[in-house]
Amino acid sequence: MSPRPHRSQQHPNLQGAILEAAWRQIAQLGAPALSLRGIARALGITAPAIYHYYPDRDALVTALIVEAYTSFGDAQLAARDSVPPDDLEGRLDAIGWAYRRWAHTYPERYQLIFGTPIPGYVMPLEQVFPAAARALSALVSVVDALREAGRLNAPDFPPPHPDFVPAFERWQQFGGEYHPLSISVAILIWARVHGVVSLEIGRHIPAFGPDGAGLYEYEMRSLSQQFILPSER
Amino acid sequence: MSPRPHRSQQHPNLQGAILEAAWRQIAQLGAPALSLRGIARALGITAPAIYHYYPDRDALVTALIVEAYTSFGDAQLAARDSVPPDDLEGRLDAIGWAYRRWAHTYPERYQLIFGTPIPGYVMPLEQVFPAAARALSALVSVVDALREAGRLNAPDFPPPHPDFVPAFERWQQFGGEYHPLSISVAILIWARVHGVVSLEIGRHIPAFGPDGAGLYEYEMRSLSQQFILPSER
DNA sequence: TGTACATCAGTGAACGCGCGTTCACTGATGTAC
DNA sequence: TGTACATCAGTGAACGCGCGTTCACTGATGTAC
Repeated sequence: MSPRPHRSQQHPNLQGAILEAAWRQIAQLGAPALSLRGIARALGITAPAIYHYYPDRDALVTALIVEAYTSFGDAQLAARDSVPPDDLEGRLDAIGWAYRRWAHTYPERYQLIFGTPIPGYVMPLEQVFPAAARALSALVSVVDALREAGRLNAPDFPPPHPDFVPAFERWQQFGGEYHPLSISVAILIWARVHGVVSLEIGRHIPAFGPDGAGLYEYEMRSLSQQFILPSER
Repeated sequence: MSPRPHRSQQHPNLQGAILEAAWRQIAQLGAPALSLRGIARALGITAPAIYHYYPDRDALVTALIVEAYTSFGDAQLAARDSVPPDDLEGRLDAIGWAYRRWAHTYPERYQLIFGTPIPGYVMPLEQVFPAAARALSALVSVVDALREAGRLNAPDFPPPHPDFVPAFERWQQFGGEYHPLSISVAILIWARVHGVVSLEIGRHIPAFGPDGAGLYEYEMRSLSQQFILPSER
């Protein structure tokens, strides 16, 4: 009989392996079924070993949520920066498609952020908020650039409810100092894009077009036509 | 000591009381935390009593889902029929607002239908599908009436993916014999409306306008402007 | 109207299970001499 | 280079808990005579 390992040879980076196993468990059983014992089982370790890396289950969930928002933000910012700054339509398009691609690539991350909350888990806003605000800042920055260029077509856009003005200001602290109208319009664009993707991920709607993305393409085109004025030159 | 009741005096309609308690539990703790023992605790009965009404937990969940879709469908159809059949814009508007009102009135029902699935629960499609198709038929019927009147503005709308054509035909069996384009456009309208409501219910976005519904109002106006051609007379 | 009886809704004990978390421990590893 | 030792990542047993589900039961109710 070979002795059981105490410093694992199997997992040179156990901390990372725990997160990976957690994502796998969320993908297979859904976020609410996430369990420390299940993760330990998948890794061939015992459950208490996880306590060397996270003080309790909620801390692990928080780490997962922050990782999801960070990954989401990376994808959004990379998409924006893959298009030259003067091609604002191209940037909006790239961000929109990156949203869908990210959600379909990491449905488990999407689910953890936007799905039903895990029962009993209370999200520590101060830990999550910066990563979340950063993720949305890509879209807001492009909408704001359009607004500054006089190319944002959003007449009669409703102002935020008075109760939420402080939230807007707090958002600007982490997401960037953008005009409230830009934030508002970005939220509407986000809702559009989210509507289709959310129903796709939840398998509530069928695919459209030969590649399955026809409906999304239609929505992206609608967005450009509705909100972007043509460049003057 | 008074004897314990065997035919309950507390709950003349225990079957209904079980469903009510289940909804309350979902509202408070989230759908994934739904439990027979929790329901029994709330009603002051023992858990095995529930087995006189539902063979197991999954059957109860299915009953809840069907009830949610039925309630959703009732609201949609009532909204449509509250406006005269010749006022198609008015009907679309009524249906759209009913969607949001229903979701905000019954967030627990909305969550059960559109949120993360309950771990381990497998939905029996043949039981749920008719109620779900009926609920969407209100919107589809109005879109189809617009199409028949030559007032549906949806050029270049993507066709459903070939794999989903059978699903479209199956849908028509329960939801009504409508033109595929009407179903497709209705799905897009649904996605728009769902996008805002889903983020509202999940508390991901703030309220807009004095009554909190400004963003939704903007979306409803955008829908009319994009998809409805003016009446000829 | 009064009594015997069948019904069956709900009880209470018990089952096996998986969960998060605690605790004292162990033994491979890396370091100091 | 060789040996003694401290470190600390991971173990294994145990805790209390809530879960779905089963089972034999009980006793209030409604019915038949």
